Amino acid sequence: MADRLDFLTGNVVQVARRLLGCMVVRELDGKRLIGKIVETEAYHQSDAASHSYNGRTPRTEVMFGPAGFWYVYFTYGMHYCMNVVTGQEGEGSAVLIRAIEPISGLEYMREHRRGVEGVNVTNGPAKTCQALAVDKQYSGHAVTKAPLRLIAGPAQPDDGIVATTRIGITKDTHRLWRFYCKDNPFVSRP
DNA sequence: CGGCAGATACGCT
DNA sequence: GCGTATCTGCCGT
Repeated sequence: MADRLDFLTGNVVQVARRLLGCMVVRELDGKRLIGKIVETEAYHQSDAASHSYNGRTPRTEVMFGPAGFWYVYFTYGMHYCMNVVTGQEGEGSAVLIRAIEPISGLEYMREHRRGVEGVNVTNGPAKTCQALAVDKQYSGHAVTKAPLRLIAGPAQPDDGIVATTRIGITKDTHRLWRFYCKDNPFVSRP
């Protein structure tokens, strides 16, 4: 199964496309929460919008390590966002998971989200982390290991993927490095 | 339902 | 000190 995640060592933009349709599996208190990735963004050290742009720091160190680890950061004083580290060791690149579609354990995701309904449970990067109860402690953990795993899914056809500019950044805003599953209702912003 | 202000704490200069 | 890969609630239509 780990073989199927070999694509993570590739180019971050290609990996961001390939991650659409993959599953995040979160095990918690004997429960299993599963979400399908429906929206991603690519970040690379050559890109001024990336946390890795200014070089290695204690926080961003994991981005420069080998592919296949989670990079989770805290922002805006209250939110977490989760990324998958990609590329070669020494290269600061990662893909932000911006939204998932709940597949299993929706009722527990809703509890974590204080009872919000419908698409609002997971249609954003911080919402996704809150729904899956993911915080900074998972930064640096392997994506192949419980209780937070990534499972490869089928590659999406090119005509099912929409590419746009990234959200919430102020630098390198022209790059079309945001990807989402066309017509999926859990996408944060069409 | 669309736009905007406020929350809130961490990492880095 | 300051800016932040966001969300929520409150205001207006």
